[in-house]
Amino acid sequence: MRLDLSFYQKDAITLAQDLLGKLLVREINGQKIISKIVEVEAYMGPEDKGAHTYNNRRTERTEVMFWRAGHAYIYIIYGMYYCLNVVAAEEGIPQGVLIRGIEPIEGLDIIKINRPIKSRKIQDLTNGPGKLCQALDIDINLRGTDLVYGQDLYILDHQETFETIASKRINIDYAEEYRDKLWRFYIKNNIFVSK
DNA sequence: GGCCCGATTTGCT
DNA sequence: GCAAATCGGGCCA
Repeated sequence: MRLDLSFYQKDAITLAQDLLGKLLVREINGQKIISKIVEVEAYMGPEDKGAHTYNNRRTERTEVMFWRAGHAYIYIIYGMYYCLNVVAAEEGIPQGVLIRGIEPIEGLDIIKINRPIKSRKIQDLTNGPGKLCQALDIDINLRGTDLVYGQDLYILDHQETFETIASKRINIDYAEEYRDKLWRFYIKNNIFVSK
C-alpha cells in the first residue's frame, strides 16, 4: 500500500527512520523499478547548518523544501550528479530526508541499463545518493514530483524487522556544531549502505 | 558578469 | 589515499 500524506507530515529525523525498509517505486513508461530504502539522512531546516535551507534560505533550488510534505526535492551536486530527498514536516518548514542507499528488489535489468559500471559488485549500482538517482533515471525533471499523489515516483509501506544504526552525516564538515549530529540512519549489515 | 564551491563519484597512484 | 571531473547555485559587485 502506498504511504499517504500523514506518513510524511513529521519532523525529518523521525521520517528518516520511518523511511528505512520502505519500498521506493520508480515508474518509467509503465515499467517499475522497486527498491528498498536502506540509508537516509535528515536535514532539519532553518537551524541546521548542514542543510541547504539553513536560515530559511529560499531560492529557486530550495523552493520545494518549503512545500507540503511528500514532494521530491532534487538538486544537482558537483555539476554532474543528482540527489533525491523527501520533503518532511509541515508546509513552510524546510525539512527533508536525503535518500543515500537503496537495495534493488525488482527491475534490476533496467537499473543496469541506466547505470552501466565496470564494477561487478551489485551494491555499486545503488550505494550512494548520486548512484541511485542515475540507476532510477531520476534527474532535475522530477524536481517537485508528488510522492503522495503522483505516478512517476512513490513509496510503498513494507513491514520488516531490522536493526537501525545512527551515525554522523556524510560530507558536511562545514556544518559546525551540526556536523556531529547523529542524523544518518541505515539498516545494519545491509550491503547497499554507502561507504 | 565573475568567482567560489559543493548533502559525489570515479579512476589513477 | 587522493585529486580530477564539471557546472549550476548563491552571492557580491
